Amino acid sequence: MPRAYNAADVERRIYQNWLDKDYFHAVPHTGQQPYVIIMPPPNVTGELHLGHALEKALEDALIRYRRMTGVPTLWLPGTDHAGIATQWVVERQLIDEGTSRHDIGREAFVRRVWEHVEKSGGIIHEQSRRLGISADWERHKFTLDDGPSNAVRTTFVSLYEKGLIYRHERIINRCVRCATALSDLEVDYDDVDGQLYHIRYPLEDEPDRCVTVATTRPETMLGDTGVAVHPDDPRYDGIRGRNVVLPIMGRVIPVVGDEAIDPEFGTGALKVTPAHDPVDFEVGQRHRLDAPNVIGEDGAMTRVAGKYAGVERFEARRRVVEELDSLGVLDKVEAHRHSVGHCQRCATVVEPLISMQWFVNIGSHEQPDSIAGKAYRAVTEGDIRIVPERFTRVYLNWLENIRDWCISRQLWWGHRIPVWYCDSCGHMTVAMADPDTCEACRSTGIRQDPDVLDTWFSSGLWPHSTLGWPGDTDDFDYFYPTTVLETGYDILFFWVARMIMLGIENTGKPPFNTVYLHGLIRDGSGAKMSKTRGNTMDPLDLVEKYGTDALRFALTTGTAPGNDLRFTENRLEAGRNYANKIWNASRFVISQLEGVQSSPGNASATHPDAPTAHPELVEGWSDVTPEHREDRWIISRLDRVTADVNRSLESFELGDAQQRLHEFIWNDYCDWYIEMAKIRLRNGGEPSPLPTLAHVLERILRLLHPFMPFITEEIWQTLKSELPQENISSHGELVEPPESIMLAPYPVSNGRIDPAAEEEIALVQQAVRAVRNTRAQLRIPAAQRLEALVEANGQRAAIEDEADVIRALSRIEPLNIVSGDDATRHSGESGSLRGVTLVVSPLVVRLPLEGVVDLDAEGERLRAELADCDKNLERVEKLVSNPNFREKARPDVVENEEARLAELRDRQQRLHEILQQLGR
RNA sequence: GGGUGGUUAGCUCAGAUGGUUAGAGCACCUGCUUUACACGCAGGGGGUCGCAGGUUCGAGUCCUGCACCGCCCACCA
Repeated sequence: MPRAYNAADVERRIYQNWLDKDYFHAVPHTGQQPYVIIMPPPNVTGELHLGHALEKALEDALIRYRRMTGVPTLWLPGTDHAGIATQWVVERQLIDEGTSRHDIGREAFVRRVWEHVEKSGGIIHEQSRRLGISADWERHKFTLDDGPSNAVRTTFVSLYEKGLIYRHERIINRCVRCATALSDLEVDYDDVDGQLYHIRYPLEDEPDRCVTVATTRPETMLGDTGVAVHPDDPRYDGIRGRNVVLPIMGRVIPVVGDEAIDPEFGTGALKVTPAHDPVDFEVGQRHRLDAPNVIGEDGAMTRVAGKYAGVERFEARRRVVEELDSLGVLDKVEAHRHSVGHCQRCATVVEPLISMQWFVNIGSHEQPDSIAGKAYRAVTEGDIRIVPERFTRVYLNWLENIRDWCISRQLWWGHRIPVWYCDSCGHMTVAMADPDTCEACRSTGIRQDPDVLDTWFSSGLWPHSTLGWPGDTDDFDYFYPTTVLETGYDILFFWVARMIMLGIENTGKPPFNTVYLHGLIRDGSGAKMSKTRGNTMDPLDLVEKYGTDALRFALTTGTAPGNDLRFTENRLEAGRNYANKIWNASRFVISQLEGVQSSPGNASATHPDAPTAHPELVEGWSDVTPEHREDRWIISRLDRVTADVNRSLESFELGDAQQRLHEFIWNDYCDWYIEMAKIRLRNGGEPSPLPTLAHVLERILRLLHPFMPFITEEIWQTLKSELPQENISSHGELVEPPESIMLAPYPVSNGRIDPAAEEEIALVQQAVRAVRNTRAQLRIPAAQRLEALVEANGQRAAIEDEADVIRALSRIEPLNIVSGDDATRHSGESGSLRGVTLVVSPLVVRLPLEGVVDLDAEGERLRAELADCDKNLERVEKLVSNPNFREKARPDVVENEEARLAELRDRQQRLHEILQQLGR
């Protein structure tokens, strides 16, 4: 093994090998429930960012874990055509070239987008591969592929035929920059500082009296068709039902009473512009007011706006205000902060206006057969579980207030709406296959609807459209419904909810069992990462610098599901250091194995059918039956961590699993077990620690593989070459070890918990720590050997067995062991040693440090320790003697406390005795 | 306005079903060319778990209220 681990080179080589061996490809077969994740399809022109890296790290870990447990897994990657986003990228290119999409026309434009997609569309998945993800690339799907496109059209036609898709004139949000309608979700509301303009509208029959309205958008007054006040507002008694004259326009409009009006706001009078405000639209409908569009789809005033026709909307605002002022009807202008909708894609202020659009009838969650109702029940009835659970409420609340979904977009890039209008009879032909004639009058004069569908309409079908639906395919049969949908909580409504709605509508089944939501990546100060802020980090740079495994560790360790993550470079350093640690520990273990090359013939002692293996290593793959206390201890610890990690993975607590594993590998295995093993190896102690050393390392690698796939594979392959080429399965027969760690079984706990070994080794560790601590505090150089006397006090066997370890790790020489208790004291053995006395109940360790510490100082230290002990003892005594506690606490808790009490009493007594001996 | 999350060591965060003396990484201090690793080893300091009540033998964990910070939703003209 090379001395240093070169992550980047190793990772590239290993990934290519995995691809060559075709390990990621899933084969449908019956018999076993598969584990399926459909990857959230990134935008085709998008670039890989840390959010993707997090998402893929989590999904890959889930998939690799299941694959190793022997479950058939499918992780299906894909790409989204991303209507507005992609169209805008290409439009910008055209602008740079001095032309526009309108100049070159629809056909040429779409061709141009395809060219762009073909050139740059694969980049994000090329980048993804660098992250080591084990997705089934052969099944990759693009939303505009024939299959998914067919699913889109099938869904549209079917929903239309069920009456769940309809075309209607409604007030919708329009982005004048993108030149398309937006759904409610695609509008971001931000508070902005604006003005509230108070305008006087004179009464028609009493021009000296006015109704003053307040508005933030005075230009819309050109389209006013009424004024509304609250029905009970006394200020407007006698005015309701009369008419006012709209300034500038001179139009006579009514004053109506409407419950929706808040008398507290402004003057209590609302100017009603039904075409340009959702509230006004509803008021207008209730009172049958006209709804003229005064602002056009291009953002300029329309002909209806009279002399302002053609003026851009914000310019119109300035000029209207000026004119109102000069007419003397501008009462006052106040500063006013209010929320304004912006286009999610380009941040342009959206314009609500009335237009003809296609909608999906979502219905209400209270109607059992509506789309909303079914999507609602899928979650309330537990068919779909959301992790973390708190997002369940968020999801349900959203459905409770849902409105119909505007799905038509005035774009050219996307799935064209499969509807044809007849020029002669006006009939709408909605069809799977492109028709030549009107289905009603057979006229050939038909035109297809120019609009395309909302991108989320096709992504909403993703779990079934990628598996071949509506075809009756093996993949669909076997892999649908999928298992886990993993994504960021920010697209819960956009995507997750839509998949649930459309999945159930199309297939009758919820598209997945579990929704696992991860949090957002933020920068070190908690700000959202974005290009405009300039606080982004390129995952590929990080991977080159620290390695993929380190990046994955940094993204997923110690985080809880659904929680945002403040990402800083020192997380990456920690990941890199961890990888380095594992590399070096493995290098040590493997170098030791190299010394005991397998020798033909002598393996039969351990297993009759293992002819080429070194007897001590035969068991390394599957199980060892440790005899030595240290081996029993590390195996016991291993089985505990194995159980914990499995449990955490089952419950999606990936951060927990990583933390637990990290702690075991670093502390138990590296800091203690390897150090203890070194001593046994050096001294030729029996039995050799090598089988256990190898066994635990091999299990560690497998346990860690889902999280850090590359370094574990690299080491595992080397380790494998040092271990026998046959593996004894738990059933006793020989099997070939798998080709790759990713095909090896995920470890399960063998239940080799050994409380005695754990206790005894813990005692040894405490004794070693106590001595080290003393050395550090008294500044005794590491090189200086110290003599010590240990009173074993009932632990003589363990202490004698571990004497070498204690000697080496605490640099004691010689180490004298006495039985302790009465025998010791009476024989005077201990009395000869004056210095520091350490109580590690039940052990007493005496260090002869006369001249280094004086008796006063030592007495002082011991009294402080005793005081601390007394304090704890008092608390525990109180607790244990409380009848309520004994009665109500769990038995194991009571047992623990009693053991603790006994230990504290032992310690207290020993401290007393030592102080007595000291004569203080 | 309605939801919802957070408030734990200097910083970033973990802390299933209430139960040892509250943990990790980083930072900090002191030693260390210990033959796997200085991307390391050993030792150490540092927290009234936001505030106030309550339930309980026992509360970081459960309940109520409050205070900040954040996020989501909503038709604040």
